[in-house]
Amino acid sequence: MAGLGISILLVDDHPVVRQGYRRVLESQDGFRVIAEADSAAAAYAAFKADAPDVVVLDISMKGASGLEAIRNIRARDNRACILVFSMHGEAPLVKAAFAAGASGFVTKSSEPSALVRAIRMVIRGERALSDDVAHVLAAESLDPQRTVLDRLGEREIEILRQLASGLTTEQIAANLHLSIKTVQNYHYLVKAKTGLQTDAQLVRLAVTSGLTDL
Amino acid sequence: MAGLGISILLVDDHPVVRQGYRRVLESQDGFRVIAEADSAAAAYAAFKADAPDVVVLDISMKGASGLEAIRNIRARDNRACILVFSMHGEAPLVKAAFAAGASGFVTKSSEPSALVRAIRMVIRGERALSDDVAHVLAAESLDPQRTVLDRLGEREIEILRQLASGLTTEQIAANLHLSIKTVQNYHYLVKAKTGLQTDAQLVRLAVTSGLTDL
DNA sequence: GGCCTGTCGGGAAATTTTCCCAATCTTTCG
DNA sequence: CGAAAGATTGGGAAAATTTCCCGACAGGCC
Repeated sequence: MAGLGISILLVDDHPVVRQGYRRVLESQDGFRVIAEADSAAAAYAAFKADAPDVVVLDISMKGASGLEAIRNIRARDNRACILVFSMHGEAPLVKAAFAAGASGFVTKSSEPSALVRAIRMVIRGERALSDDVAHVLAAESLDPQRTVLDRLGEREIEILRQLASGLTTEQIAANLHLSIKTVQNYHYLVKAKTGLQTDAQLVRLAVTSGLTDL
Repeated sequence: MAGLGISILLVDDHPVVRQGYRRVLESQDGFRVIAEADSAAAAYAAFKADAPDVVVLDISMKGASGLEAIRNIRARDNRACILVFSMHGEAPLVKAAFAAGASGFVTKSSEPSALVRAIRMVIRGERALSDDVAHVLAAESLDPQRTVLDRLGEREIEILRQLASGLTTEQIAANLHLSIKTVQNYHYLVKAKTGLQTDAQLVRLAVTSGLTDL
């Protein structure tokens, strides 16, 4: 696995997409895709079997989460290089990925060259971020507080969670023994603090943050 | 455009993915990718400029929907061959695509060879479906009780999709060239027809139906 | 022709959202 | 300890949205 070039394990549940990356990556000098996997479980198995230099992994796969795969791989080898390659680059998702042990995060809307550059970076032990992800995180860290969700209090989080899971204002008020007015105020506060405009955006935030699932 | 081989327009808002398809397709004898586009608007422009034999298009793109692109292209040339290549293959999405004028529908979880085969089929004027999509539609047509989404018209589906992806009423109105009032009416109608009460529930419906992803 | 369905928007009452505010109650910290 | 900070709970009132009804217009179908 060492010596000649960089060996890569590709994880994505879409064969055509995988096929595409393989060709893109192998056109790079010194890159070798030595294995592919289409699920979190297969990714772990392939990692054990092939010991690749770097794992390029789509975080949103059907079934078990990509985060799970990252955790499993890191549990086995905490020096593993795992580069997340994802459709979405929301701050909570990115943070969750790094918390799970990722070495880099590149969105699929990035140029192919960004992916290649990121692979070289994580191999060198550096942390890699695509530009759009960096901007999202930067904008967030410029705020006096840190993550969007960290600026929310316990109650606000709970109201967000219940809203996102589809409950009405009345149901939430009843659940928490609050007045409708208070729930409305929290609802508004959460939007104000997160800077989000629509309830749909709140749902997406809650889901991508792992607050609730679909 | 005619004569030697099949000319292809590639539409997808993820550059790396696009790069991948291009290589996959061009490895096929007689296939030539003559243009790429990363949005519905760009797709229409490219179609006008390059008159490709077939358009391979990802239906879930940021901004204006892929359905919009299909309609625009078909409005200009109703013999255009448009092959939808999508992450999800749920029945409502597939139906919407064909209603808009698609010639074929292949999911990204299909083998690359399925995409190639589908392109050859639509070129011959046949309708192409990947196996998984065919199974979904078959299962559904055998099921006496239809999906909730089947009660929704095309416009309603589109408004639901954009709502669920986090756009505001104003943005949707602008995207579709409708008045805010009309979008509000559709929003209400969708809730009434589905029997759902909150926007969060709509988002969950849209996501679990494959209308949009997170 | 008549009928039905999908698309598009106006109107008006009902409701919600938006922000402002104040009263508690903790927690923190000098 | 006492002051400051912040979380929690809700009122108030104007602004905005939702809700439901309506009519108009375009197609398709019998």
